[in-house]
Amino acid sequence: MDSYRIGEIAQHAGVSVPAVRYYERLGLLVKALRTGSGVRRYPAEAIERIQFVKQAQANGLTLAEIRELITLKNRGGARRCRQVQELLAAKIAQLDEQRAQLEDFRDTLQSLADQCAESLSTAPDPECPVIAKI
Amino acid sequence: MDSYRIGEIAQHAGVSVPAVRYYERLGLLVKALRTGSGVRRYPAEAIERIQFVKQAQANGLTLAEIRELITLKNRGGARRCRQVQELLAAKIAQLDEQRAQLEDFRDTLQSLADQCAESLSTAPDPECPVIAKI
DNA sequence: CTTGACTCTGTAGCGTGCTTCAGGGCTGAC
DNA sequence: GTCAGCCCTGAAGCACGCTACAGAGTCAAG
Repeated sequence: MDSYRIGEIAQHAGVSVPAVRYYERLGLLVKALRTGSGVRRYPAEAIERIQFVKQAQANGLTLAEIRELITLKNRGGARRCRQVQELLAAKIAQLDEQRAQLEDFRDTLQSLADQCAESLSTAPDPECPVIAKI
Repeated sequence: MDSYRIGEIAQHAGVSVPAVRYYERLGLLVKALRTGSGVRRYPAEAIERIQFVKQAQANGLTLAEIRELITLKNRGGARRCRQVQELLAAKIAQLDEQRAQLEDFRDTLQSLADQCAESLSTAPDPECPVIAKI
């Protein structure tokens, strides 16, 4: 069968074993099937799921927010597709906002670096103009 | 004199009073001068400093990293300007990397949203194609 | 000279996202 | 059949970035 033990899942997804259990507990992963003796058995998709979680997390979403995206699945009934679409649109808008901020901050740092470059081009070991500012 | 009490600083910078004390303790703010009775007196620049901290923080830097940027100031001696420049270059590269990731993730969500749109255009209340995937 | 808004220090607590530990069970190679 | 290496649960602990609280002092207006 193509099911995996928690250690295998963890290794393939690049996270720790307790982290996988933690994700399952939070509802980020479908509950694993269990063998007779209680050992978890995950399907291969659990690996992709964890990777999605990590990607979302790396982009500033909390596990609660990620769960929001995921748990629409369990709500069933009508209008789920529209709900999903709306949730996604909101997150996308938020990411766009975040990107704009990131670019602003990058520019802030760049202009500080430029001042260093300017200063270094006129003297070998100048007093740093940035230091006076930050 | 143009010095401010902690409450004024906090209000103008949009943070709490304990947060200001916390930042000072971590070395993110120059230690405030004290009145005879021990009351902190901050210069106006403390407000900008806190705003810089908040901006950096909003872009994923930890307070420890922000402190790194700031404490170059205290190292004194030769080559500070070059050090500052190097540190800034590293942070900028990191922000660029982060932005690329952000865009990837945005695209991931967008393509999910597109699948919803596609699906909604063919049926009024379809089974959501995204739900099957996430 | 009292009242109320502000300040001080120190310590404890909280939410997030895990890690670590204690105490134990399953399994497969030798 | 035993031993290493995996797995289990539950509870505690940890780093970060604060917030909240206790107990006390300061200070300007009325």
